[in-house]
Amino acid sequence: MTPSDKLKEASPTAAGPAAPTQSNFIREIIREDVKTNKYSGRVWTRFPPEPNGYLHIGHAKAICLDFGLADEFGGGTNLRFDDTNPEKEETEYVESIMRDVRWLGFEWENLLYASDYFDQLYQWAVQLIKAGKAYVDDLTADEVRQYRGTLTEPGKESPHRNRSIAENLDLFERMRLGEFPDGARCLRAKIDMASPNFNMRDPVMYRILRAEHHRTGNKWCIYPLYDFAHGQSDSLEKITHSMCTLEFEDHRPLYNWYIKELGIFPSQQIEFDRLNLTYTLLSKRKLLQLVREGRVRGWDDPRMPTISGIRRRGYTPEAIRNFCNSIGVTKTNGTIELAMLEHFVREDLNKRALRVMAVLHPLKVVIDNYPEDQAEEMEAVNNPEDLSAGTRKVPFSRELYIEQDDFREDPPKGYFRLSPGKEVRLRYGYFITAQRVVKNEQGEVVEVHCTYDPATRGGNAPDGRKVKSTIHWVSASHAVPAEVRIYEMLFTKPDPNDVPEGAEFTANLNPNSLQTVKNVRVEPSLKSANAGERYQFERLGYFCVDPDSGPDALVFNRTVALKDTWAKMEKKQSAGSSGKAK
RNA sequence: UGGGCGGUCGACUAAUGGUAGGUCAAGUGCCUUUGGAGCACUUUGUCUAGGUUCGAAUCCUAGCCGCCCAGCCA
Repeated sequence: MTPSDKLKEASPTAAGPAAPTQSNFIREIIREDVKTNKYSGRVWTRFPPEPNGYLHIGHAKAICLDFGLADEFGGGTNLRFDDTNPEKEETEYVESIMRDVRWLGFEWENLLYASDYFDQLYQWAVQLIKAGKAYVDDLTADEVRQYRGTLTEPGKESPHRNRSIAENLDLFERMRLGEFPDGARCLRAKIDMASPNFNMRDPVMYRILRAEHHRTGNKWCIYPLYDFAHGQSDSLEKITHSMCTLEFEDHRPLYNWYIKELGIFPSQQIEFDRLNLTYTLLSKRKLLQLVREGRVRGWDDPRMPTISGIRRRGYTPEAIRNFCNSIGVTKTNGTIELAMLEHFVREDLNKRALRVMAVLHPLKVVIDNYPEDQAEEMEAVNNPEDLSAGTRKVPFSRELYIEQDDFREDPPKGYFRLSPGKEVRLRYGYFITAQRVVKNEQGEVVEVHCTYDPATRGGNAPDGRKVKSTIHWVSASHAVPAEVRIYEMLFTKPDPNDVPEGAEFTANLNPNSLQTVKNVRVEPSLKSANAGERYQFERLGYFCVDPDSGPDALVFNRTVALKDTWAKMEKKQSAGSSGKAK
């Protein structure tokens, strides 16, 4: 159980109407199959994760495809765990996978496991032996590799390839009974050692492995390999369109071979491109490494591209689905810019997140002409994009906090916010003008004294005068303390695998990917915010309440920042000036 | 090197022999009680060379470039 599991209840689940989706080659294949009545109109897919890790955004793409397409054609989708390698698989993973698929808004028709088919698969292996299409090989794994040949040379046939059917039957039975040590023998399909496709050079069907399986325990000491399990599992479930990623293209001839030799339901495999994202790693092995080495706090660390990490970060299922549906499905291997993903969270959160005011880096503002013991309730709009979200009261008083960034003693060109002598609007508050500053011994501004115009209550000047900037604030005495966790990209390079010879991808880890801001002040309406709730902190970004949060210690994660035009301008200016200096 | 699969604006993706379009990004302007959001506009593209055709991103040929495959992993 990870902390983010608490988020379950807070998360919307309904998939709702699908976002506009553009067509793709797989949809066209299905359309054609339905038209030609290839499977009597049946469209059934499966999502087949191996329970050896947590699902990530790349899986989300596959999930949206598998479930989305089946649903579109009135079919269904099975969730099937591809659990043929007991050494890596765990129940913890199957549970997290089910939770994540549901959170994304999908429900499977059948919950299945490849291990459900171990008996059937064994019988099919026997059937192939009897047909002279499979044999028990005594070669060691090393020898098998040597016999397999190379890219340019054909393989050699194993000396055991032509054993009698009776001997193969006996040996295979004894493999199952545990008479031989792990790896001593294996069952191989008799296909073609000279095939240019390695998968057809007598692929291994079964191996001897004494490992406890998370579901079948110690019942078996032989396990089928992926190729001898996947297609048959599809076939058993009458999967019509079995989508998988491009690296399995070379496996398709074998997938079809087993189906043909066994004479079973002809599921068809269709390959599409795996998702790649800039600044993001989508390899289970490497994500596992990050977790094991403590580079992140766990699978659900908000910096992780896992579904549980993204969820904890504050992304919505809708945003992820919209993203997946709009990136397209092709056979080209490309890399999508992270900005694309971020666009979809902003788009979704902009519509639904309630606005609140929070000051991440407080700077005290004293309004000298505001009565000392006075406090007022200012009315604030909860969501300008959705007026039905109503309004709330925000306390205002003589001493406030504003963002340190919102005051400059020496404002650069184009800076519209507060500076000496300048007037700005406090959002939903008053116009204020900075009069003088108080500095500490280091010469840093620690307090800004201002005057306010009582006639501008609510933020409008009766004389019609305009201010160039509106800044957010909280009342010093009413504000609630909080901690905010700011996340930056986990890696410093668009391609995290781009490392010098000999270095590991961890060399590209961004040391500043997590920044904890302790002294945050948020408006009092947030006092009892619950884990998983999402807000927009006005002018800053979208934030959600982390499961670490409690009644006495609010903790927020920044999901994504708002677009910051000023920051961009400033960055460009400084880049320009430093460029000239050279 | 054998085999498989691909190459369309900076990124992703449409156009299925007939106007190269959309989204993101970038830029400009408008608007604004979020320098947010929104709106409008703009820039940039068919890997190369030949060929077929009235017409080619699409078909053909030859190159070039990229990804995947030599686990008893999936």
